[in-house]
Amino acid sequence: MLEIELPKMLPNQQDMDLIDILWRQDIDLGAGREVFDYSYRQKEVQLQRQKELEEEKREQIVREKEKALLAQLQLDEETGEFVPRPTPVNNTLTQANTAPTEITQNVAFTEQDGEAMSFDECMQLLAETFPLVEPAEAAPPCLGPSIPPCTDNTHLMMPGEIPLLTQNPLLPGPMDQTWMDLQHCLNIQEILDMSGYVNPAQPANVQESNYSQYLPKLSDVTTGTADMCPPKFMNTYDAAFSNVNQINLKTPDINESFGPDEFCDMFYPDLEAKVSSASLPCEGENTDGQLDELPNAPLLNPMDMHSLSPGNFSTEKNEEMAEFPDSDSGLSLDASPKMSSPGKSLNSDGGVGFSDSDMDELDSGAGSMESDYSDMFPLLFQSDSPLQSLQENSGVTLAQEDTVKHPKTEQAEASGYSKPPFTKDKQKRRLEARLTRDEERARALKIPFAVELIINLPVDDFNSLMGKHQLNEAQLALVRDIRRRGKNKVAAQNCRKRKMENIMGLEYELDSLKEEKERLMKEKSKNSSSLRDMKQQLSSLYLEVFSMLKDEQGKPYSPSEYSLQQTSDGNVFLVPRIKKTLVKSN
DNA sequence: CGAAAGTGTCATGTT
DNA sequence: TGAACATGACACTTT
Repeated sequence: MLEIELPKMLPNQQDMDLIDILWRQDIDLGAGREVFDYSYRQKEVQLQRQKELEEEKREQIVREKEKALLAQLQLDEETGEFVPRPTPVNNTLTQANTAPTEITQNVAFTEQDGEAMSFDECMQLLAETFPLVEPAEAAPPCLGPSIPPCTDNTHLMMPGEIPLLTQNPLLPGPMDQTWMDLQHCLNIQEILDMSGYVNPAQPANVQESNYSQYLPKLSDVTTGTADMCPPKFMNTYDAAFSNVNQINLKTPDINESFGPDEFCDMFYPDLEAKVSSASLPCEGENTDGQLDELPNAPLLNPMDMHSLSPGNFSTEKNEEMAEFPDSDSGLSLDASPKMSSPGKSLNSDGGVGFSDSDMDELDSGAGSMESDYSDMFPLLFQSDSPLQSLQENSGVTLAQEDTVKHPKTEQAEASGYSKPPFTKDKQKRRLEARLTRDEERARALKIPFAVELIINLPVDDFNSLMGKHQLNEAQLALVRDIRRRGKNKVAAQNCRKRKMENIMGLEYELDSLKEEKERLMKEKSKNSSSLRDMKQQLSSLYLEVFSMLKDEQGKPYSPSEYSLQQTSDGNVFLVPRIKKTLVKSN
């Protein structure tokens, strides 16, 4: 909509200033400028604005970074070392569990190394070298870059590999500034190497980057891409692994001691067990080709990253839940045919050889296990037993053929049938108890069709289906009964539903009428009161006017002898009452 | 244990 | 005329 309306606007300087203000407010949220900028405007203007913005933010960001680092590092008064605070704000999956310990160890290692600059030196250098960076603490937690490495079985996500990526001097500029700064704080040489690749004027462009490119493919690492990971991901990544980088610089062969699986276990202690079915990139035979698919992989979706924590895989469960949606009533019309109910077979249909009591015996003979089985595989329970159903597969195949012929209805029902009813347990048990009587009857008479097929097939298809099979009279009668009962059951459900709807509609109408009545009564009372007042006023006015009338002698007229009457044309006459009565009597 | 509600089924009428 | 549908009535089950 914005895109439709904006072209009508003539963006003047004022509009652009407003957009800039809005953008500044949202830039820390990771919103790209493009979000607010319809036509991308002139790039010169954009760059100018960005530079101005950078200048404005420079000092503040440096302060924020200092705060972030101070929050991460705490001076140990006993040892004089900067030690990390216990578990920073990072709440993402892998980083929350693994990275903090890594950071802890590595920071301590770095500080002990003696080669590191002091913290003040680092901060000063940081402020001088990198004019614009995003606040570290403003970075939303994200582990996007930390997961994709798992996809490459050869070298991705190996502990030594991440540093190989990040320590690379050719690391592209748009990579998160915090990461850069931390590296610079810890390694002067790296600062010198990397500073040439930092383009402070590009932070907005980072939005366009595909963070999947940040996957530590060695080729990509060495070549470097201009656009890597969105800042919000990179920030977290950097904060978590910046120190890992340092220790791995000193132990570059550490990656050889870790297999990809080990590394996955390290980063996803519970993940593999819980989402193994989701083809977690950690497991197995991932290739670089698969790496290209990662941007589309759900687990690598930035949205999912926030919820990807060990022990919290609600996303996975939600998908399962989505596959078994509950229906409003639990007895939808389409699903209802799955329920067969007890009933008397129509012996009148030619007196075929089974009755309700016969059916009851048959019912008792049928195993409940088979009923459950038939619940799960409605098209495969036509035989007396699952084994037999496998042997007598003619009916099955025919049912399947019909399923193919009517994929819209039958397959939908079959799929719905395989879904466990998502209603209350008691209702489910109740349904299960009633579910299979007709089905068991059909199975007892070796009806080679599924009950729902019998019920829901169009009549032509149903007749053709009957014609295809040589059914005896009992079977035919049962099939007709099943069909009749099934349809009538649905009809009864519809009828009751309609009845309830009618009752509810009538109740609503009754309430409306009551309200209307109340309103009309109030209005009537109001009108009566008003009429009374008007009559009172009229009477007063009448007497006033009448008292003003005088006869020839100047005497007032008697109200009992005269009255004032008004004609249709508005004239008022004094009419003698006697005369009037005389006229009336005449 | 009985009342109320829910459900399946039958008979019958209507479409 | 038969199939599908609608609905009252009944029986049974569940609450």
